[in-house]
Amino acid sequence: METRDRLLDAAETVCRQRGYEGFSYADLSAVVGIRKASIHYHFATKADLAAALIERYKDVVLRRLKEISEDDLTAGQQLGAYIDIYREALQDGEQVCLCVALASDRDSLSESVLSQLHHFHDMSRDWLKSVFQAGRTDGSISAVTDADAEAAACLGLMEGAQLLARSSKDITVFELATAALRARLSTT
Amino acid sequence: METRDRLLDAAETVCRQRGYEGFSYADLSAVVGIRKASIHYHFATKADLAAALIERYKDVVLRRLKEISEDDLTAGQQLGAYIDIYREALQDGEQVCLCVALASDRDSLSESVLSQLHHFHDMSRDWLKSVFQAGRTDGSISAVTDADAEAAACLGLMEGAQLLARSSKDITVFELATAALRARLSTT
DNA sequence: GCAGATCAACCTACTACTAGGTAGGTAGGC
DNA sequence: GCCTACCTACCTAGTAGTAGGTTGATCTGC
Repeated sequence: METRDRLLDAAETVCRQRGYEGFSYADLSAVVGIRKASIHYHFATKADLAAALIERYKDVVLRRLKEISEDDLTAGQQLGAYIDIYREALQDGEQVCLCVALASDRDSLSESVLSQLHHFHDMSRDWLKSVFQAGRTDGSISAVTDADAEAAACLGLMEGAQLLARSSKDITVFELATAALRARLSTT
Repeated sequence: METRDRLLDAAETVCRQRGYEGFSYADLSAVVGIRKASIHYHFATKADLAAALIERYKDVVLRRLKEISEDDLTAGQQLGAYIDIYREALQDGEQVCLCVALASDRDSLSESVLSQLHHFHDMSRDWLKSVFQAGRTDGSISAVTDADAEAAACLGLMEGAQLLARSSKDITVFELATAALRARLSTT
């Protein structure tokens, strides 16, 4: 694999564990095996690295959502798959997804990264909104009133549940926090 | 006001804006008006400061919850008041509540602070659980099934909605994300 | 009533360390 | 000969924390 990608992988892992301010070029150097100064060859500044990180992340998630949309599932099943993404991102309860990690230390991010983060959130909410609308239509999600509000609540719940689960080092907290939402989905 | 309290106030403000790793003794020094080294007289280490910070925070919130419980409100009204606490903590959208700020950079916290944070979450969930149970009984909260799961979801939603609102610098995001929950409360 | 000791609450000046970033050089492939 | 991908050695700015001194209020014993 190319060094650039290995750097991004390492940065993503550490960032999701300790946040944007929580990792240094020295950390990446130790993981990837090139000297600290050499990282600047690939990413001139830490802000550049963050930008590349979130761009890649956005692409991956977007593709994943597209796949779910095209998989001929009910809206309820789609939302279930969406929750699974966040559940899997938690892994052993030591990591959160990149957007939670970045949102946490917002103030140390460059303006461009912040706007990308913002854009990612909008994108997620748009996708969720259409899923909730479809769920109301096909009846696979119960009790949907305002799809806009549902989408915001769902995204908020995913991020908050991840935060809770990691801080208590217990991934079942995530399951518990999302159980009520899951109960509204008909998986048939 | 005593210097110690002014230090705690300053630390809380900055911590809620920029996180635990995001503020330094130099920042506090500038706000409070004593030299950086003098802060160590009041709090030997930054970990000690964090411990004092969360202890005070826990006390304040606990008292607030107690007041709500004793105010002769329906469960629905109590939950509405609970949401208001998190809404108010957001202020101008630049701050999140202390527990979100601390949960964000978990790995840089001492073990004792972490366990206090954990304890705070348990406490909140217990309080919420009994409110949801009461709401099911008195009918002031609609569609309550598992009170345990509802409590976890509610706490997660509060934290996630704060994170979302701050990262998009738009407090109406919080309102939107909590609207569906609020719609389940009968305020009469 | 007052000298002397004690103490809280600060100070200046420092250490040891880490951060991101830079300057300039080098080995090897096209 | 030039470019890519790295290197060593360094810089500046910032971090938490320490050593030791100063000031002024309060307590103690005579």
